Amino acid sequence: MSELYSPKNIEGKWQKIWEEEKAFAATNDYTKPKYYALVEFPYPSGQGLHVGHPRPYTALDIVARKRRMQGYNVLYPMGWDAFGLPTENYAIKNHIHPRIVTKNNVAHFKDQLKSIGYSFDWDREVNTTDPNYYKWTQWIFLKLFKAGLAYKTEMPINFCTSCKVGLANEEVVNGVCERCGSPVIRKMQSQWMLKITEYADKLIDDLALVDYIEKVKVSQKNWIGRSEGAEVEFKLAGKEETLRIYTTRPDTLFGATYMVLSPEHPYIDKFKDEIKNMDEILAYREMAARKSDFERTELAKDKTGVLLDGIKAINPVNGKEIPIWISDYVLMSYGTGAIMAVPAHDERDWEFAKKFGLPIIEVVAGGDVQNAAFTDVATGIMVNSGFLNGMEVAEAKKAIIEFLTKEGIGHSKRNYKLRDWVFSRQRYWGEPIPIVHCDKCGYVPIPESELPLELPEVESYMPTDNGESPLAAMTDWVETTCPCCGGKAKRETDTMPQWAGSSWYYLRYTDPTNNEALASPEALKYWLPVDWYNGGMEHTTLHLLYSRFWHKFLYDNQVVPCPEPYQKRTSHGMILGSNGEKMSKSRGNVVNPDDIINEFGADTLRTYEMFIGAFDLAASWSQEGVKGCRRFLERVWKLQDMLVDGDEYSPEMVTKVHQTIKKVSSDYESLKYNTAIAAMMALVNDLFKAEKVTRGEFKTLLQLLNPVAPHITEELWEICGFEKRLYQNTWPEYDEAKTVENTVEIAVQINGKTRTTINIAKDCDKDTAIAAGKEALGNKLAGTIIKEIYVPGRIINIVAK
RNA sequence: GCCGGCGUGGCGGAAUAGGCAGACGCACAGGACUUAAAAUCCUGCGGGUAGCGAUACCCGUACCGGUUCGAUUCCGGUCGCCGGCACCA
Repeated sequence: MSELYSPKNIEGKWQKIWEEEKAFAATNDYTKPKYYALVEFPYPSGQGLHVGHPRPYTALDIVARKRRMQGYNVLYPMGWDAFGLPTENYAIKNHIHPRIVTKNNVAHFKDQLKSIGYSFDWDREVNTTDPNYYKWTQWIFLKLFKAGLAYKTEMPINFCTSCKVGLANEEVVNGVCERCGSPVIRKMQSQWMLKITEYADKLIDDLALVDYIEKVKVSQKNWIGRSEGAEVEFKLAGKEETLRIYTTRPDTLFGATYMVLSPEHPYIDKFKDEIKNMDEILAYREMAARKSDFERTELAKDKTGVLLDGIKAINPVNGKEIPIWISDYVLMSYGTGAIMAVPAHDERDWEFAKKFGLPIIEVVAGGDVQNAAFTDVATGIMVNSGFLNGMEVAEAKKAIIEFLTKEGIGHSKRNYKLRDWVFSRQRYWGEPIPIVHCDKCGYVPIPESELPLELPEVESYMPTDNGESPLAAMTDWVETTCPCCGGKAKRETDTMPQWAGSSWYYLRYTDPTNNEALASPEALKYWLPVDWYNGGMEHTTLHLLYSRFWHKFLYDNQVVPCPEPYQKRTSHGMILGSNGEKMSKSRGNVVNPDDIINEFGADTLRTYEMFIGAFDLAASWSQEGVKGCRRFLERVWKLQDMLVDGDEYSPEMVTKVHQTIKKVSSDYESLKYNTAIAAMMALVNDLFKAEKVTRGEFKTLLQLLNPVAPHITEELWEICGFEKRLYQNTWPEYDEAKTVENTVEIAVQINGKTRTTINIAKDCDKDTAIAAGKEALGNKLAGTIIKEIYVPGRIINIVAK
């Protein structure tokens, strides 16, 4: 009899052996076929690992281990996205340097990850807070700056009242700070910006080159929000100036019955002397400015606005004078901050027109525009539209743009919802922005030879109340000389956002200690693109988009060899508490992975996290389910006592084994880890029923299970005296012909309802099959037979009346 | 409001080029082992009707309808849930 299954002894033993043997180190042999599997590196928070972390890590660990057994040179790395606010806040509270906090947290995380037995190549570990790493983050920033893609501008920013820091649009959720939930206000501040908008088209169009799950592609497209339309100049009555608007429906130009300006539109100040109700206008503008984003959303349906008294616009196609209004439903930040309103064919304009009694003129037939805006562009025909009458919408669009272009009063235009990326943070624990400000020369990049520009030691990490970074108080550091003219200059005191270091980390893994470049061209050429990248859906419009942008920029500058960083992107579902709610301390439903490992072992944790449900859907934790997986591993362990000689599969098991190899092999590739494990459980159940397992069968089972439960399988491999280590062996193969039984049980139906089943040869001919089916049905078969259907291996159906 | 995803036993979930619905696991029930319990092993486990009974028949994949010999799967409509975006002209 074997000893009891004791994961505590086994798991530590193998983790040590793998480390000593460098079992999972990627080699620099660039002649071998490569496979680059990547999971999002964690932020090493003080709380340690969450049970949510192992789900994606285990999934790609399975893929990585399988690929190694299939002969690939696999890169499966891990690192630390370690700059960030929680560490800084902890440092402030406890008066410990963020560097120390980070070091401790990383050590804890690393121990935890190692105790789960991941096949990470720890020799390639990276840390975004390491000066040897952020040297290259700063280097990329300088390249962006020199290319004109980084610029500083005074602009209203989203400012978190609690974190005292500017936030990117992506970090504001429902008007509150994504991280701490405090209200976000608008504040004017000089900010570093990155021109991600320059890459908007490439970021959309190149989605065609990659294999991302559909919802990721759709989210990115929606976030970038490209629309095709036209800009049109409207003359102002009695003036030289024209008012430029953007519309996606230039075809409806004849239906424009009024104009709307955003309350912040510059024309309001420009023509303030002619506006008779300026007091009213200013009052409205102030009210709109005071509204938070949240209030604007709440009041979205109720349109407000004020007529601009004293100025009128002229519709360029029919010469009609039309009024100009201001309203906060028009945003200064999109298009030109001004629109032509076509209430008949736009819901918002329709609501506004109804509220203020403005005329509604139908220009596309097909709806009832007095009762609702008619927005269908597929079926409508133009009416009341002069030379456009009788055309379909698409045709009219083309014709009107042609007309506007010819007349010099308009042209086609693309717009995007995407905004430039706010890249400044008024914080200490981030990469210093390597720029100095010289009164004479302006913003000057520091020479590359001075990189990394290291974070200085400061007394206090508190941001100042006026919104400046703690670095601003470091006079010695701030005061410097201009690299350009040698005169007095000041260093930039803003730091980079957390998204900076994570935008290129996958490049560094290919060559993590290189001091001459972010990675050698040879390493990049060999390893890129990442073959499979798994990460959270919450990063779709943040990290994933940012890193694609940086990669494309680096591609255009011949730093990286391919246009896209990640060939395949998948996403995992969240792990919820046993009550179906998100795990949180306050809900008291948090599960600590350390506890699971202590009680059941790492292999059980891994197996359970993969068995819990469909990988891409959220799943609730169940302690009973964990036990079930432990039971399964116990049964595998006990199989060693039923071992019999024979490298072959026994005749009664051969089909089952081949089927299992096939199923497990393909399920591991397609995120169906739960059914792969189910198939192995079924195989084990069959082996128990047979009360014996040949050495050949056991070997195959251990190989298949190894990626999920690497420790127990490696131990059993050794106990059985199989050759070498399990991890050094190859992936089992199956014979398609042997996955099918010679005789199959098929259903025999009458009128589509199963009445009995019969066993027949899988390739039995129709006449024989039907005859056998009828015989099996016996006297259940009554009436006149109309039709006989036979699908080999599947079904017999007799249609009778 | 728009976009995307999803509705299957007591529970987590299987099965869709249309072909025996409920794999696998959990929970539960009965049995074996044990002085006993735990663990383990075996058996049963969608609902209903009839029968002592092995069994037979009917209903059943959110709801209504359609296509088909046959629908969880395809089509049209309705309801509900989850996620994302949200006045982007």
